[in-house]
Amino acid sequence: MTQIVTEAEAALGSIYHFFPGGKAELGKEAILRSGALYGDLVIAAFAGARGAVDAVDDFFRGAGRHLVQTDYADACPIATVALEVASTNDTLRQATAEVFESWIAKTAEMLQDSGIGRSKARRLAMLLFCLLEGAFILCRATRSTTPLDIARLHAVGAVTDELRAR
Amino acid sequence: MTQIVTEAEAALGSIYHFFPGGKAELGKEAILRSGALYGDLVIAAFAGARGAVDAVDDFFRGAGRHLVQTDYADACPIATVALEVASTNDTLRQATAEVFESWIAKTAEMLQDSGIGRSKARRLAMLLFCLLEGAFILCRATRSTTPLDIARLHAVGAVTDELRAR
DNA sequence: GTCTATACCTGGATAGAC
DNA sequence: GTCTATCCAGGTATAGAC
Repeated sequence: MTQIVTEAEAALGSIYHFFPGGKAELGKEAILRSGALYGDLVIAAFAGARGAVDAVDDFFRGAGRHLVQTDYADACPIATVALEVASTNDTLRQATAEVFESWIAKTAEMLQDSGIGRSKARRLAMLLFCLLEGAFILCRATRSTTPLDIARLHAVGAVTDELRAR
Repeated sequence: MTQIVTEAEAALGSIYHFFPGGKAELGKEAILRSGALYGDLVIAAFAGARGAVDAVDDFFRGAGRHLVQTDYADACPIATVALEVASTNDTLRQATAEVFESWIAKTAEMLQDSGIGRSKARRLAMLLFCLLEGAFILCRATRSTTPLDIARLHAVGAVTDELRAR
C-alpha cells in the first residue's frame, strides 16, 4: 500500500477514502481492471490479423517480445495472484476466475467467427490459455522464450487442425 | 516461519540453527526437495504405465484426482513460488528453474526410451509441462477440472502424433 | 477530501540463558 | 542444540486536524 500511494504521489489515507474496503477491495479492482486491459490485447490481435491462425501466432509472438523487453517481468497480470489467492482468499479467487472466463469467452467468440463450432471453439480457447499460461511460468523461471515458442507452434497447429477439420 | 516451527513442534530459534541462511535458505531447500519429490511422481507414472501415451494420460488424470481431493489446493508445488520470485529473488528463481529443468530432462529421457528422437523428446516434454502448469492455474482459479481434461487430451494427442511420426 | 501521525500487529531475526 | 524473550522493520489501518 505504501508503494502504491508513493508512486501515485498521494497520501496513505486517501486509499481508504476511495477504497473503503482497504487492500482487499483495491486488489479486486486491480485484478478486474488489468484483466480487462489484457483481454483487449486479445481482441486487438484478432482484429489486426488475417485470420485465427495468424492472430494466435501474433499474440504468442507479441507476448514473447514483451517478455524479453520487460526482462521477463511482464507476462500475465493475473496468473501470479491467481495462484497465490486460489486457496486463501475466495473473493480474489473469484475475481481471477472471472477474468480468465472472460478471456476464454472472448477468444472462443472470435474463433467461432472464423468458422469453428461453438463447443470446439470454447475448448480450443481454453487450450490456448493453458499453453500460454504454462509457457509463461517456464519462461519466467528459466529466463528463456523457448517454452513460449514451443507453445506457440502447438497453439497455431491446434487452430489450423480445427479449421481444416471443418 | 512461525507456522513452520509450530507444526514442527519446535522452537523458533531452532530454524536458524539448521538453516543459518534463514528464510531464504529454507525456501530454497523447500523448492529443491518438493521439486525432487514431484519429479519422482513423473518417473512413477512412466514406470507404472504400458507406454508413453498411457503414462501421460495417467499422470494428468492423477493430477486431476489429487486436485479434487485436496479441494484444488495441491497442484504444482513450484509454480506459485516460481511466479512470485521470478523477478524479485534470483536465487530462488534459479532453484525453480533447476526443478523445472530436471522434470523436463527426466520426461524427455523417458520419451526417448519410447523411441522418440532426442530433440523432439525434449520439445515434447516442455510442451507437456506447459499444458500441465497452464491447466493447473485455470483449474485452481475456476475450481474446475475441465482445463486439465482438455490439456490431457491434447497432451496425449501430441505424444501419440510423435510416436506415429516415427 | 486530504494529509499526517500514529496505533497495532505480524514477520523475520537475534541474544543469551540453559 | 534448545528455548525464551525480545528487537526491529514493515505492513495495514485509523484518528483527527486541516
